[in-house]
Amino acid sequence: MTTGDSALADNGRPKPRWKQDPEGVRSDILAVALAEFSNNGLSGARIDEIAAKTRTSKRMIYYYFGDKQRLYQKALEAAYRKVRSGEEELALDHLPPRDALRRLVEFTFDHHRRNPDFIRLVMIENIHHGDYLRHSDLIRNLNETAISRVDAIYRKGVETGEFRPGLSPVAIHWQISALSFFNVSNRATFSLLFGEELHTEDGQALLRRQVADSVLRFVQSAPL
Amino acid sequence: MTTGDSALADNGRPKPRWKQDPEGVRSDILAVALAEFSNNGLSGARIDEIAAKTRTSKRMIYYYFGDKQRLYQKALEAAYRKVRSGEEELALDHLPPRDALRRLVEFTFDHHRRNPDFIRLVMIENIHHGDYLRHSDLIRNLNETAISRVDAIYRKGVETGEFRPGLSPVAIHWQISALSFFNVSNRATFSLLFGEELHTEDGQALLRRQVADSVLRFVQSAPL
DNA sequence: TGACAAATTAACCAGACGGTACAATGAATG
DNA sequence: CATTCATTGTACCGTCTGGTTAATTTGTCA
Repeated sequence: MTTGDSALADNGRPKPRWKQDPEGVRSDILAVALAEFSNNGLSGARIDEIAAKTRTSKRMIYYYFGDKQRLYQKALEAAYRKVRSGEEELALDHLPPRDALRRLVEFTFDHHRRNPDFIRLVMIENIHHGDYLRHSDLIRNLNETAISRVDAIYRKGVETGEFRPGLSPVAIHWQISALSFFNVSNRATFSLLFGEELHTEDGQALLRRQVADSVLRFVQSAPL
Repeated sequence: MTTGDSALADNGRPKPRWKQDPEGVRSDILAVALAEFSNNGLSGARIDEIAAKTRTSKRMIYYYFGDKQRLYQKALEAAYRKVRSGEEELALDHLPPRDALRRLVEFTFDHHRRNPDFIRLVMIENIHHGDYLRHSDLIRNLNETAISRVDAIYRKGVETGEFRPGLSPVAIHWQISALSFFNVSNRATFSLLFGEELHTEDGQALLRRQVADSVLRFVQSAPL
């Protein structure tokens, strides 16, 4: 029906059947790829399926990304960038060390929960022994900030005597990451084996407090 | 060359070209499958590759296991059984609560480190949202012991006043698991982003102590 | 406006891979 | 030793899937 689907535009010239939009196409592909790889893994994801969920075609994927592995790598990088950008909001400098650390832990815990796709991609990348992250240049720079943020809080705490000296900032960060990450990554099997209780709303609130408490208790020099 | 490869045995009758060994074949397949799935994931693993690494043929895999998914499920179950069986050694009843808990944590930490294949299978199963563990009957029973072991120690500690009351044994177990699991599961990406220092021999010794300390500090009512 | 590069479409392909058909060989039973 | 069934070997198949070929359309700029 109708003029809208005609091959001729109003001016009588042949109507453009598609518009060029390289950046749009690229980011569209990347977003779909991220979701698909996150759901199915590198080998589990299907290029045809990614293409189908895109507004463009399979050919475009190869045009812009070369092959499946490079697409995966770009998706991984995009995921890291997206997540890191969401971490910048945090302003802790003005808080006393204990409050700052607690807020950092709680933020990390929440942030991981909010980004299950990212967590799953990192799991997948670990299954691949980090082979794709290793060959990614852009990523290496995003590490420093996380450590230095912990370091700043920790140093201040040691100065005020609230935190005990001799701990490693990297190890403290490791501890925070481990608990926040595991909460998302192993939800399925843990729930199956030990019940859903920790993954209800109440259970998650409990764990959030527990994780913060445990990190604080670990770092503090005095009790309470 | 020579008589050994002849089609006739010494007695002149046709030589058996193969011996029957159902259980051997089955467990052989299972062991290879476990390694392959652990390395490559469910979709990444190749039946032909598994068959090649077996002393038998692809045909046997289908004869005994039906299809790829069922093979994966059996491998997963086998992994759980193998790991759980290695946990039985532990005898903690005679120890005072703090020592018992520390030993339990250290044991769990070491045990996870010793079984990276198992960890990887669990990661993979979580990628699949636990779909295969969910439909496995034999597994459900293996959960109780882990919790009750923590529970026994914790109760005793609360009685003696060494541990503070009001904590959840499941949540304590969760905490121990999280730290021990993450140490293995995320080694690749963590090392890439934050350096190898925590995964040297010294680094692992440090983390082991840190994990035990942190759990103890979390549970204890009084400091130190 | 015309030529050239960038972007996009549509159809196609070769190999990989999960799975099967069928015959042959072993062991157990009577 | 004949029968029977579980086990194993060989060869094969259909489809899925990553990747490609080639032609067409759109934007740009001299």
